[in-house]
Amino acid sequence: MPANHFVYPTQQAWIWDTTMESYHRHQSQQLGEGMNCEKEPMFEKPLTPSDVGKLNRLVIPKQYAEKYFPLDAEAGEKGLLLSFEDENGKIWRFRYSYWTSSQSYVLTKGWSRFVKEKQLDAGDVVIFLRRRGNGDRLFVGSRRRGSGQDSITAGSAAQPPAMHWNPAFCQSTSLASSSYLYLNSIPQEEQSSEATEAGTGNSKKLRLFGVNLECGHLITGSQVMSRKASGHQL
Amino acid sequence: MPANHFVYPTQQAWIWDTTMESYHRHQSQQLGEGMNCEKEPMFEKPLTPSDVGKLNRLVIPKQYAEKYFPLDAEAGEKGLLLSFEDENGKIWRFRYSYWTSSQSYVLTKGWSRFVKEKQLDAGDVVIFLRRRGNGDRLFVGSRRRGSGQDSITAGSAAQPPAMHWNPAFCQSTSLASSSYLYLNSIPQEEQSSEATEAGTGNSKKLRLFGVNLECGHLITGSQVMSRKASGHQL
DNA sequence: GTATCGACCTGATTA
DNA sequence: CTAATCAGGTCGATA
Repeated sequence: MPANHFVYPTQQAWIWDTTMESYHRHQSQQLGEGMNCEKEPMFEKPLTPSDVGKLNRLVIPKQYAEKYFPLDAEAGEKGLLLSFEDENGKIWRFRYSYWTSSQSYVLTKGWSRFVKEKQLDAGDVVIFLRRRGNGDRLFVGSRRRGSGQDSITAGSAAQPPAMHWNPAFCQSTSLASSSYLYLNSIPQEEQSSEATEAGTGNSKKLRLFGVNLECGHLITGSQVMSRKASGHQL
Repeated sequence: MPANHFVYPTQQAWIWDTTMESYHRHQSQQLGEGMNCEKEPMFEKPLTPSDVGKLNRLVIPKQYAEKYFPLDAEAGEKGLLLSFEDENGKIWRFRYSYWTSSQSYVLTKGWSRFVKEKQLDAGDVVIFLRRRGNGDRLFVGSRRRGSGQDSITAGSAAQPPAMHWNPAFCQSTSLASSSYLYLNSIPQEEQSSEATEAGTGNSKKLRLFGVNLECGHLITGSQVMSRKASGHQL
């Protein structure tokens, strides 16, 4: 990977390339390490046509999924609701789950809205970051293909709303007062009202970002019922 | 339909045309009715391009589906796993279900592998048979288009692995000791192992080939729950 | 009717 | 070679 050296415009509205490399460099240079702004890049993914298409899902490469968003076996059934902040402090809630049939981790619900609002296209790159601290927070951003170290430099111009990171985002702790990491169980909207005691003792433990969490009732009783020993282990 | 008279080669390796007519004739002539070899043809279908294409499914004409593979309303949601033996005793498991959107009965999972292995093309004919007895068994075969009573005589030759039935298949009771009819619920591969008591009362009844069967846990509780009144009735 | 979502599936590619 | 991955699909339910 070639280091990509950007000259940042000396304006208030900074435009970042959001490569992990430049991110780190920028963070160190402009803000220092001690400013309560340690968003750690977790991973990036160049979006495939399917990721931005009608399938309304983002496949998260397994290596990253299992490293950063581990689902324990129990939570795996219905997934989790993960909340991410974007560069404006807006919260994006994505359902995150594992598809056993394809052995893949996906963001489903909410993802298509993100693609639409950010006007993401195939080849653009999403980046996921976290800030460790009292209650971890998750962040999501994107950059246009061709920006940063991408291979394709894309002759097409004029794609306004792609992701721009600016330093203010890095201090959004105050900005987004209600934007703390939300890590919830999937709301049980489509689940049985009889679910109440079918899955007794069904509250789940999840370790995410080094934090142990309780997730209530992620699995319906009957789904729990019929799992085979062949289920994947995380 | 013109009766198609075949002269069988007087060799050990019989080549059958698998038309129902010749099947019956052959069975009676060569083996008699009492040889524990009463495979009854149920139906045939000339394969459409879609049946052998990327859709990975076989549409079963409704009249045959409802006659031979009735799905009760409950089983309709997830379908069934039907197992068929081919002429070699190999078991082919196909998911069988009803698609409300197209109002059609289909074999889905497993079908594409069958098409591939048998190298079936559009115009080739699949034939489904059953043997009644202690535990019904299902059989599947195929023949090339142009063989038997087919309309298209197909100028193209040289398609080796198409289906050939030979009399040995008819006595495969011993041959395929492990090849009894498997009539299972869809394996719940992706589901939980803690299955034990959560989904009580979830076993399903299915009448198939005049045999009433219990199919455990075809439907998860939440699926049952969300079934709409619009489900098809059989 | 349309869009989204959840679950399931498969083939091509690759480790 | 086999096994794992994942891009690109399906249907059906829901909103």
